[in-house]
Amino acid sequence: MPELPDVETFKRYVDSTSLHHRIKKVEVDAPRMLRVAPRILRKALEGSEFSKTERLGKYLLISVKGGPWLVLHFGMSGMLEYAKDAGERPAHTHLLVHFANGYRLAGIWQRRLGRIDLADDPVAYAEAHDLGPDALDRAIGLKDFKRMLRERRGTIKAALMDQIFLSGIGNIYSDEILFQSGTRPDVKVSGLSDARMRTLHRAMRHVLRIAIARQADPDRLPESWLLPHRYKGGKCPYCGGALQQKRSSGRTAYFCPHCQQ
DNA sequence: ACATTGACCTGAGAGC
DNA sequence: TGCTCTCAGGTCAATG
Repeated sequence: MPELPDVETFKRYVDSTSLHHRIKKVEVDAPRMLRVAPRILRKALEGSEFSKTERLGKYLLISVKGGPWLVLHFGMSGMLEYAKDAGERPAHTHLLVHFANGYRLAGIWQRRLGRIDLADDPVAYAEAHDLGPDALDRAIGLKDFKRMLRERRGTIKAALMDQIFLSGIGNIYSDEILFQSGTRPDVKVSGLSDARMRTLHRAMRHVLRIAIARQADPDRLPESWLLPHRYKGGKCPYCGGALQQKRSSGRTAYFCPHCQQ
């Protein structure tokens, strides 16, 4: 679930709550998600403070002053909660950072699919993990977008969701981008016209920007979007026809067979 | 170079 | 009530 707009919202949340407080203690319990020894993680954080954040696709990186970056990936169910440190922890908490100001930041993963790691540098981390440019990277203009698409085969939906191609877009938002650009999910990239690539590029930036502005809250997304209607039996907000679902590459794509050609 | 499948994990909902 | 099955989502590895 946490795709680019959700993670951007987490980033702003951390920025407004968790920076510049001395880290008193770190508790971590995340056997599978943890890519670094618990001891190393604690040692890197305790006594220091978070100083700034960066987002790379679906990854959130938090800089530890005078140390490495804490890397968080939220998988399908991860979230953060900053609250008064009252000694208890929310269910499914696998990372707990106690600050000297009496608050704590909890990393909550209901399903234990995610990642907790350390990195020396965001750029190096992205390279090491085959992360493509962020989908909202200003440097990815229309020209680059077209060039990148021309190098690919396969379907457009697979391309959008491929984190090596572009990072940040998953199943949910790829459906929205395809809907708003009137493109079928299973269209082959090789058959896309210049005009269609332009529309896709626009829709991609538009969808991600608006979703961020609405804090990636599904209840606050425009009714004219696909997402509020993206369920079994949902109707296209544009033509009123039944939305279709189709399974491809293990994911369910929702689209309007009438409005998306 | 692409698609497909299953594993990972958990809770919700369906169907019996 | 309670069991079993399926599904959702992101990533990764194995296979076609």
